[in-house]
Amino acid sequence: MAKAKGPTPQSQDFSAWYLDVIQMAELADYGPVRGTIVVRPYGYALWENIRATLDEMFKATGHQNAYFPLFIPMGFLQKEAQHVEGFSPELAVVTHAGGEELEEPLAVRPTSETIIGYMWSRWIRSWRDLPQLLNQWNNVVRWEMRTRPFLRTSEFLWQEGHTAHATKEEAEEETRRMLGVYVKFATEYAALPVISGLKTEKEKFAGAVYTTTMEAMMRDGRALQSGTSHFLGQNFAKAFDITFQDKDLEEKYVWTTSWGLSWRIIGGIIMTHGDDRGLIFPPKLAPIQVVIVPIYKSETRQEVLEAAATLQAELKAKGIRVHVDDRDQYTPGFKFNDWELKGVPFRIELGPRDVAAKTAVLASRLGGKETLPLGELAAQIPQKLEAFHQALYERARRFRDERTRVVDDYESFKEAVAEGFALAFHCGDIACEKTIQEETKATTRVIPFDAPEESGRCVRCGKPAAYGKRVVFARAY
RNA sequence: CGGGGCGUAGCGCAGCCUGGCAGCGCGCCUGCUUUGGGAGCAGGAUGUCGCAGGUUCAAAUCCUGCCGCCCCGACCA
Repeated sequence: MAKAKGPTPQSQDFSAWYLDVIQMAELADYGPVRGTIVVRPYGYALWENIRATLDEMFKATGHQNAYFPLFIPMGFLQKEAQHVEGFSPELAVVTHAGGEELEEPLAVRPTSETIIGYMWSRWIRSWRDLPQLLNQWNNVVRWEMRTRPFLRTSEFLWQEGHTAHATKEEAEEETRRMLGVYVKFATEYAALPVISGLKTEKEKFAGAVYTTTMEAMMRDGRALQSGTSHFLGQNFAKAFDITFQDKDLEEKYVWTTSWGLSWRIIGGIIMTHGDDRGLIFPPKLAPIQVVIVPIYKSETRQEVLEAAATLQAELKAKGIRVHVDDRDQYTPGFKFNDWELKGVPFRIELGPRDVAAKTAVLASRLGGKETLPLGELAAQIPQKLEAFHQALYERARRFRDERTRVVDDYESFKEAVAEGFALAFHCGDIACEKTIQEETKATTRVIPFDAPEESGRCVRCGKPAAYGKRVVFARAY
């Protein structure tokens, strides 16, 4: 047997493992410009499934898609004080076009609150124009110092939802509803266990009144912010003069929200589920759910391929995304490893012996092989995919729970964040939070919605705790 | 931006110290034999040695400058 040719083992170098699997599984490659990536067909197919799933959920909650321009006048970004402060360091700005220097430089959108706000100020006249429930799938540019495929790239794909409402209550409800959509997507589709809640003042979106988030734990114990939903209050309404005449004849500012989920979630899927053999994709999003590997000699090639084609048709009829790997130049053993690297949940091995016995071998990416009658596969695989999803989710949840510690002293806190999440009290002071970050590299990730009410003292400075509950600290991506 | 590393075939690298035919492994192409956990043999193709300048009879190798990428830190979805 030849020596292993897989990715760098996770235990040896998690970061190298991550970069290896992305390249080897052909999800993405580096672009010629620093911090850019090319998403290859297999990776893009995953993104398309993510996008299709979320898009349907957005439409089901009453949103419509639209498209706003890539270029934003610099002046727009400067209208909201916190917003400009938050984003100006990472803006890409176009200063020349058409062979001339532009009179007003154009920002390449880092997000679209401002340009949508500008348009809303023109579109919204009366309470009858509300709510505005918009979403757009697009690319944005944020010039980051340090980049990493999917997790932090100069340009990334995402969706940004933007809504405007007549009342504060309605906007806050929308903020929570859309975070709920993300949580549902994470758990029911991506098999990612997440903790949802509020961001602290230090961590919130630049320009938001508050930010809600869902946080997941990667297999190296670090946290990944996987989707955020912001209540923007009237900050952008005031900056862009978005007003309406209400039923009571008063002229009022609208209340807005925004919410986004990016291809960063792909990084989350990779780092939550993957193992030393490569990726493991959650079945509902996997570009290929079942791969059939035919096994044949030249004299049995035709009959095996025919049996594979028949099986493929039966699975397709059940709505299963199935692929037959009929590449002649690779041996079955090579293909087994290749599809495991690519994270396909189930593999069906079909050889002459199986064809003769009218059976096939079903192998799960989570381990285990079983021999099943050919005629039963199509009927059984849907439930097996469902069970696979559940097992994947449970495995991730167990991992997270094992690496989450309740801590009340700073030494235990440091140990906890070195390997996972720490549930601790904090005084709520931004300076104290920054000190913790400097000393431990950990930041507050989320003030969980569902944490029990508790009072205590700040894990670092001992002052009375804010928030009325423990908060999650972790090193973050 | 600070610290470190690296640019030689598609990928990974050797060659550089001590200047003298540009190499190795993998991959790729052709053929035959193989095929139930990363096949074997034989034959073959592939280079702006990151870029520019300099020294020299001669530069991947020595000198100068530049560029790019990766890794580690501070900001971020």
